[in-house]
Amino acid sequence: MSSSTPQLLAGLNPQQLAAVTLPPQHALILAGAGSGKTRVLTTRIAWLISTTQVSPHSVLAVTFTNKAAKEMLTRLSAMLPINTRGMWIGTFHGLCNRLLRAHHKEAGLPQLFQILDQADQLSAIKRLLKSLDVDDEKFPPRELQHFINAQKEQGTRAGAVEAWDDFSRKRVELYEAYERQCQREGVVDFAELLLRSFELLERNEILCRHYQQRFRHILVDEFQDTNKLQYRWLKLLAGGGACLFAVGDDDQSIYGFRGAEVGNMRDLEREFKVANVIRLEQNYRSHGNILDAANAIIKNNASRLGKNLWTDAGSGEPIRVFEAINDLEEARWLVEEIRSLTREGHSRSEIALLYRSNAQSRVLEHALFNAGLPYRVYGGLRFFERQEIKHALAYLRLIANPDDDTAFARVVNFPTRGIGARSLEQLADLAQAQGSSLHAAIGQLSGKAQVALAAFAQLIARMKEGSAGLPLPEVVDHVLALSGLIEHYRNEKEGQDRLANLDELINAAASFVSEEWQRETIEANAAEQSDLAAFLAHAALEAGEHQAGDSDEAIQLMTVHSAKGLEFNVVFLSGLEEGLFPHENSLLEEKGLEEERRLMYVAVTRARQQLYLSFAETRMLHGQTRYNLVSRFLDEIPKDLLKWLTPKLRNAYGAEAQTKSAPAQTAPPLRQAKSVQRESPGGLQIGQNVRHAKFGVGVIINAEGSGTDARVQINFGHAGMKWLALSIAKLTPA
DNA sequence: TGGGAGTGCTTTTTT
DNA sequence: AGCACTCCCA
Repeated sequence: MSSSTPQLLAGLNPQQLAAVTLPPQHALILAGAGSGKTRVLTTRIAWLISTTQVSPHSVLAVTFTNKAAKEMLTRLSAMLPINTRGMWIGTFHGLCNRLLRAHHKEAGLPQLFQILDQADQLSAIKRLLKSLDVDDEKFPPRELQHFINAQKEQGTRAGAVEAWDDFSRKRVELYEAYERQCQREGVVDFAELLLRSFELLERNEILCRHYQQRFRHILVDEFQDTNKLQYRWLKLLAGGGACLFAVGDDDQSIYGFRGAEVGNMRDLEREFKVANVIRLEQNYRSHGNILDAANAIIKNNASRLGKNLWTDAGSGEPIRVFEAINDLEEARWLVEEIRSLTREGHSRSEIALLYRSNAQSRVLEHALFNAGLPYRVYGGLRFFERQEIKHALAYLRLIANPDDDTAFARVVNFPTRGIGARSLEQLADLAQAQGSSLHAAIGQLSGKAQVALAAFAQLIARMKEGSAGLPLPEVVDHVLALSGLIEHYRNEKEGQDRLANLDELINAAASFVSEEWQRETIEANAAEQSDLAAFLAHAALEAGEHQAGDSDEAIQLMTVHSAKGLEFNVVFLSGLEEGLFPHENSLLEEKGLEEERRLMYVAVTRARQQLYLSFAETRMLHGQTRYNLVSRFLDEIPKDLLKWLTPKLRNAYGAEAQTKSAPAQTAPPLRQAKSVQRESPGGLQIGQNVRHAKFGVGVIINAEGSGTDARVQINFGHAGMKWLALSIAKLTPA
């Protein structure tokens, strides 16, 4: 045992210590929110290397996000005086990319294969449908994309999909055609990175054995987020006797909608014969009240592995609850509350404003902006997803591989160079007929189209020649200049930001080259490929920050999903309303409500010291006023943990009848939907709470007809949305 | 080619 | 409401 070991293990609690120092065997660590999960994972690696003669070379650590991978690497190099170079630490996609680059021949890929991000994939699918003359009403590109990805994530190739009717047969045909198109163009989508490297190992016994023997320890972060294919990938790699060390929290599985299988945790336990699951239940993050609330909420889920967080911190402040008349009032209140918090000395960046869906951010932003409070929104367009950056990257991709039709189609006429839709159609037909790329078909064109397109081909050739031997940033610079993008945006009215971003791309290339140490580990084998190819892969695999360079002292706005893994001193959770959170769409799905509840659990456990919950009776959504009941999740929190800032339960969920308190402020007049009476027949009002013998309490949200035809639509929360005829249903004001 | 009008969709999202 | 997308005309 090395002398640094005691230091390494200092301060770990007994469960953490047990996890870190587990003898070589498969392990499942059930790590609750704020229980020191990342610390355990990194310390485990450090401990393995420093005490058991495990070489860094034989460690494989997988995460889901680049951020997590970097974090792990940073902590590790602080703990160990070793070179992290030879280690395989990265995201599933990053590592698969690395694997495929190293063995591109065996995987049947060109050395410089390009990676399609979500948007690229969609446009490739659109192009495919067009070339095959498929009605995109019958096969919406987005649905097809989802179908293809879902199949790949199950590890299912087109040939293996079962199809019984014409529609599904056609869909499978398109999946197959898509695979062929990608193969011809030398491009690979995200799911393909996984599937292709899985197949590579599965089919190539020598290679498989090589990696199985190399990696003696495989560690997985956020295991509850793995999908079927990732599980099989891990199982294959661990098949040679490696130890699988998986860390996860079933209660924080919130990505079921994109293929994550919480069931993988149980499967792991069973298939890998995990002797005893270690639970990390001591929470170092939140005060007691917050934790109690989180535990109370998650207890309502039936399918759990079971876990109860505790803390030895005090119970802290109560959870404050605010009921607003509408979303505007909610936002106004938030601003005021944030103001007084900052006056008390809270740092703005330690205050987070969370919401279920992005559409909710607008009102909040508006209020913050008007109040002059700096804020930062996560989500939305990332750096490498911006139009101008994607254009620039497309040129770079064409240098690396002129057969990349996605890139070709993107910039062949941007900036415009007189290549119209007609010419491109001709070209596409030719390419389709001879099964070649667009670029390769240019030679066979004739007439006017030929001239313009040949000039474009020449431009690409010139870019390639001109950048030969140059360092990467200069390559980017050179290509930008020749492409005409700079000029184009200079002439555009609103082009200033875009120009700045293009400049930033050169900087990004420069820092990419200089950050070699990370690249070696996280991205790919830099020695085996050009800087350009590595940079392009980097751009696809890591879309970059959402916003560059904003002030750090800003309120943090984000969806609950993107808050996972983060923590803040103060958390505001807004829009706690039935239909919004839990989201109405989730109620249609089996297990949907449980996932929503886990989402709620994640939201609550982000807070260290203070948690605020708010909801509004009325909210503008999609241009219409909606009347909502308070979220059932609020009801699941023990009353004694809550402190109401407004008269309690004006708008009760399944409520005991309340004295209807006069609105604190004058409510804006209820906006009426087109052709719907404000005053519904029978003296009931839209927005009014009513009670029904069977469905309980609900809010009238719509009305139509008159006399015996009169009907009202009521949101009953639990019991759902109902249209009831007034002549039949007995409704009493609640 | 580019802009203006008309249409339709709208949960969550990393890679 | 707001945004992305398509279509059609100057």
